Amino acid sequence: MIRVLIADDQEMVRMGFRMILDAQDDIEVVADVPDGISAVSKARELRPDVCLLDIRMPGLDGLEVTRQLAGPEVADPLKVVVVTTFDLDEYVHTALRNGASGFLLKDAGPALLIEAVRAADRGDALVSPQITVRLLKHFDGGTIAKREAPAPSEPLTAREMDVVKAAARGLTNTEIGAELFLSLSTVKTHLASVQGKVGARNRVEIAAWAWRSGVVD
Amino acid sequence: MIRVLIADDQEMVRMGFRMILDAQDDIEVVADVPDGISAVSKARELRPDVCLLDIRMPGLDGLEVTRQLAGPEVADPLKVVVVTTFDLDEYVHTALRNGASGFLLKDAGPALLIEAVRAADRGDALVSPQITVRLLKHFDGGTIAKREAPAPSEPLTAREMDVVKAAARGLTNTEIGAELFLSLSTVKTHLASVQGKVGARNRVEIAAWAWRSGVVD
DNA sequence: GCCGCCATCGGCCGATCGGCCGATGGCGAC
DNA sequence: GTCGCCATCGGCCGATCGGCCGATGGCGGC
Repeated sequence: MIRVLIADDQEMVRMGFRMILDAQDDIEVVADVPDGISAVSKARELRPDVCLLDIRMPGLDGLEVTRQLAGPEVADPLKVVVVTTFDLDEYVHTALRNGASGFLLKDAGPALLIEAVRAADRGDALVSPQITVRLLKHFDGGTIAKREAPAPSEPLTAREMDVVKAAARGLTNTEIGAELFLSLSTVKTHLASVQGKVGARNRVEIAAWAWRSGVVD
Repeated sequence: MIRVLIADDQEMVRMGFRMILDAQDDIEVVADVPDGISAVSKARELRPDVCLLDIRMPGLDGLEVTRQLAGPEVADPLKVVVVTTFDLDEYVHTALRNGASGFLLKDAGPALLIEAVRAADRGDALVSPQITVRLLKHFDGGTIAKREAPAPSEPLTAREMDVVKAAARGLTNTEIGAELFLSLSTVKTHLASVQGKVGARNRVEIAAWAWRSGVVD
């Protein structure tokens, strides 16, 4: 279940989002709030998997809420998808700089909303096509990543991902176990499996793979 | 009606795409072809609104077909969405430079496929979330969503840098020694010093620091 | 000349990792 | 129901790491 928090000052919008998302059997809306202050406090209290934030809100706006929940200096960032009516480059830039895992225009349609939530939960990022086309223009002449992280021979399981992320942060196996409520043996089993799949010789190479493939940042 | 051409060497994939897209009442698949040569000729003959191209195809591959149908030097470019199983940065880079209006991984699911076609038809671009998240990292010089590495309390010496770079690649202390013509003891001394300076608890944290601070990539 | 910093090397020891064997239970596919 | 995959856990052991002590020599500044 992907647990979602919705923040938007318009009640009709909140209701609409809730109906769309709750209709999915892998998504559960755990709260909806009408302003930025409540968004921050509710998010910290409930720690949802994904926060859906409008930009125009009384008090704190969605961009500032994003910074406080997902910004570069936040210890344990949440996943944030920013939603707005206004297609301004400035908004997009700020949102993404503040750690957003997605940027959607409200005219995007339900399918993209759902996919954006799922993508954010997976650690990916979905950006509205109207915006993407403009972002891509900036790439012309620019550099796209050359570092290639070789794909794993087999896909990692969800649990393996959890363990990898923790390991890449520098936690020891015992610490990972404590964080994920696993025994030392289980952590070692998962890491050994990942090691084989991504072709790493030790945990630093696992971390390097995680880094390059965007699993962690 | 959005008129779509499908090019993929696997018949099952073509059928799958056709079923998904034909089920939409605003989309119509006008042709499907199994190789790059036919893709180019059919596309020029039928002039579909959107072309869905696999990369791996006999004859011309999808990236070359993209260039011929949508490249910067083409007079009246068609809209192209590139679809592939393989998540390689090089593919993404080439496809987008060759004028693609979208890049999808085959594991993306029907919803994104449909939205990618609609977006391309509108002149927008949809990119798979897994890829978007990596694109964003390198956008704007990597300032977006990048977590800053705390500066070391004291600057690292040149030799320490050498050792850190090797360690971040996943080499063991013995291997680092062999590479830099140092004894095991010396490598350990340097790494211990770095560990103190950057506030790391183990070599993975040293590696993480190296990545975030741009010492290595 | 002396002092500080750097680079180089050594020994010792406990903690951690990595490789290898094994086992159980759940759960979905065929 | 059986098979396979996944998640969970255990033991054993050698390799490696990390922490702590030490040492020598070079080189530049005061």
